[in-house]
Parts: sequence; C-alpha cells; structure tokens
Amino acid sequence: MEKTKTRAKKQNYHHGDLRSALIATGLKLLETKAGGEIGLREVARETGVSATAVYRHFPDKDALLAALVDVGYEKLADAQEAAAARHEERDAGFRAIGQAFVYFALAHPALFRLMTSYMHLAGECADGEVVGDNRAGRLLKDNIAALLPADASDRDREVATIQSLALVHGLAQLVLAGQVPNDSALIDAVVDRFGDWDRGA
Amino acid sequence: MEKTKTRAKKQNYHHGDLRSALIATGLKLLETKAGGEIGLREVARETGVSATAVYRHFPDKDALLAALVDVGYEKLADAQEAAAARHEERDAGFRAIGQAFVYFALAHPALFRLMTSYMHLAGECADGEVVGDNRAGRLLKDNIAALLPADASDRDREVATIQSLALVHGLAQLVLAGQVPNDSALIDAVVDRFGDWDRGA
DNA sequence: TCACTATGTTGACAGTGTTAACCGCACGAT
DNA sequence: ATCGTGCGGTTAACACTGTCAACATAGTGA
Repeated sequence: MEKTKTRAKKQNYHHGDLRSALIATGLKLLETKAGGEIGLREVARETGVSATAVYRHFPDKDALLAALVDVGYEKLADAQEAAAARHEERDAGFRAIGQAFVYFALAHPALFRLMTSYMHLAGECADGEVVGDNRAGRLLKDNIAALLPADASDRDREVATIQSLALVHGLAQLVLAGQVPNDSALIDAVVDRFGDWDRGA
Repeated sequence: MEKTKTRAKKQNYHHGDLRSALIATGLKLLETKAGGEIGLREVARETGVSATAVYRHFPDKDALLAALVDVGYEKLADAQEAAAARHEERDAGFRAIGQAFVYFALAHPALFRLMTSYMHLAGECADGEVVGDNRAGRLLKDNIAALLPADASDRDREVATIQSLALVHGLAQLVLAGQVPNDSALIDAVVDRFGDWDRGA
C-alpha cells in the first residue's frame, strides 16, 4: 500500500515542499479574509502542519510575510505588463500601467496592504536609488524614460518616476480606505489626466 | 492633608481625566518608538494604570487608536495651515500645504502610519463624497477650488483634489518605506512640479 | 546496517486583547 | 448626616499569538 515513492500521495511525514505550500495558503488566506492581518499559526494550521514547522523554512513571521509580498510584486508586474501589452501607443500603455496598479490593489486588498506595510523589507533600495529593482519598478522606469522628451535631465526622469508611482500608490490607498469612491471612471480620470510632461514648457 | 478638593493633587483613586492621559501617552509612545505598532496594555502600563481601565473610556483597542488618529489629523491640519500662512500667493501656499503633508509624515512616522492604517475608521466619507470632512480635507479642497480656472467643472475639481492628495500620500509612504531617498530638495521638486492645471489647455 | 541530517512534532513561555467579577470613592436622595 | 447607587478603577482568567527548546521520524550516504 503506497510504499511512498519519490512523489508520494500526500500524508508523508515530510510534506514534500512545505515552503511553497505555506506561501500558497498564505495567498489564499489573503484573498479570502479580505480585511485584516494574517497570522503565522493561522497559515500553518490551514496548511495542516504544526506552527513551529514554519520555522524550518522561514526564520520568523516577517520572513514568511516578506515571501508573500514578493509574489505579490510578481503578480503586480504580470498584471501591469499584460495591461501595457494591450495598447499600441506608448503613452496609452503607460496610463494602462498606472490603472493596472490601482485595479490590482482593489482586486487584492489584503495582499496589497501587506505589500505596502512590508515595502521596507522587500527590495530595499540601494542608497540614493529610487523604486527598487523589482520588475514592476523597472517597467515603470523604462516607460517613463521612453515617454519623456529626449532633452529631459536625469532629475526630470527621477521626479517623473516618483510622481507616477506616488500617484497610483496614494490613489489605491485612498480608494481602499473608502476616502475616494470606488468608481472606475473616476480612477481612470485621475490616472489619465496626469503626467502630460510633453504638453507644456 | 489634601482633602481632595475639586481638582485634587494626583493619586486619587479616580484618575481625574484618564481618557486624555491615555491619548497623551499614546502619542508619546508613537513619537518615541518610531517604528512598529502600539499596544493597549503598553499604553495602559505607561500611563500607570491597569490594562482593563482603558475599557472604561474606549470600547476596544481600535477606538483608542482611532482617537490617536483623530488628534493626528488635527496636528496635520495645524501644520498645513501654518505652512500655507507663510506664503502670499495662493499657488505657493498650495504647494506648501503639500510639502507640509510629507514633512509631517516624516516627522511623525509611527503616527502617520497609524493614520493611514486606520483611515477607514476616522472620518468615514459620506457616500460619493471625497476626502472626509476633517480640517485637512477641507483645507485641501478650498485651495484646489481657488486655484482651478473659473470654468472648471465639478469633476475637474474632484479629480484635481484626488490627484493632489494621492500624490502627497503616496510620496510620504514611499519615502517612509525607503523607496525614495529622504531628500528635501527631491521631495519639494516632486510636489512643486505638479498640478499646473492653469498652464496647458 | 547505521549514524546523520533535514524536517517535522509537542510543550512551554511571555505577551496580547478582552471578559467577568469585584471594590472603593463621590455624590444625590432621603 | 447617612446611605445606596453608580462611575471608575482593580485582579483573575481565557483564548490567542510569535518564538524557543527538546524530541521524534523519514530518508540518505558511508
């Protein structure tokens, strides 16, 4: 009876790939319990494993949450790239990237809140650098660079990058907090009517 | 010996005004322990009172934190009004309001994080309305209204308000998270080169 | 076959938010 | 002036959390 080959059915003593399983149930919990925090014991329990088993794969709770934050940023980058790919002109693609950011936050509120809470331990910026080296950050910087006029200074690019990221970040947070109505037309307008850097002087 | 007149010395059995005292030590703790959360038992202990005494003045921990958030918004409005008062032209005053927001967040990181975390239970917006009815929100809306061209639509005002608030909100958060260098020249540039609504079309 | 390591377990500890039961001071009615 | 009521505090306890220490087991290389 099931003499536990290399990939056993399940209930092995060893779980096989507990680390991934923990991350998976962590994400599931974040999607389900849309509001509020997540707990180490909770995710362990839901994975069907003892609480202290987590410590074989993560040094502490923060590390587990940081892992969740990382896959959150990957998912965000996926959504943004997909949104950008749906547009021909580059500025329309850029706006789509911004909208995708906000819609991602609204679609995964708990995950997004975790991502912002733990921003400081996921992709800590090199000193003096701006907007870490994750995929989402690079995508944003590349688009900004391509959109700005050719004679724009490095400072101009830096300021534009920060403005774009700050706008969508703040907007997402305001909508999530109920301070701005969750109206997609309004959200699009806020993102659209921004950043006409090639318009004026 | 001190026959407990109306305003007694101190160590009465009844604390006199425990509610204010709890809020005060809560703020002090938020200033001191710049990073991380605040605890109900912690603030009670620091006030020199038993943990459950808090429940005579607040229904639960969230209510206590919400009270702290409220005074946080008052302090923010103070700082913004003071900053605006230092400028003659209205658009310079408006930019000063935005900068004051970011500098307030950097000066009181823990309090600001609490304010954003608990935004949803302090000044919940009326349905369809934008940016609650607190002093800071009104100040922002008034300035926006005075700055926009006379023929701007209500939607224009709404969008501009949200853009301004989202920008400073997101910027503050990015700097606090270390994703944007804490450089006041850079911060000023990000806030300054924004919202030239009377420039183009 | 046997030690060894990787990975899981139980048990415990300190700390949290919250409830229940209790107590004392101050004040208002008698 | 006395007394009862209630507001504002107390201690004890519960369920929960993150984390550590000690132990147990499965699979692997000598």
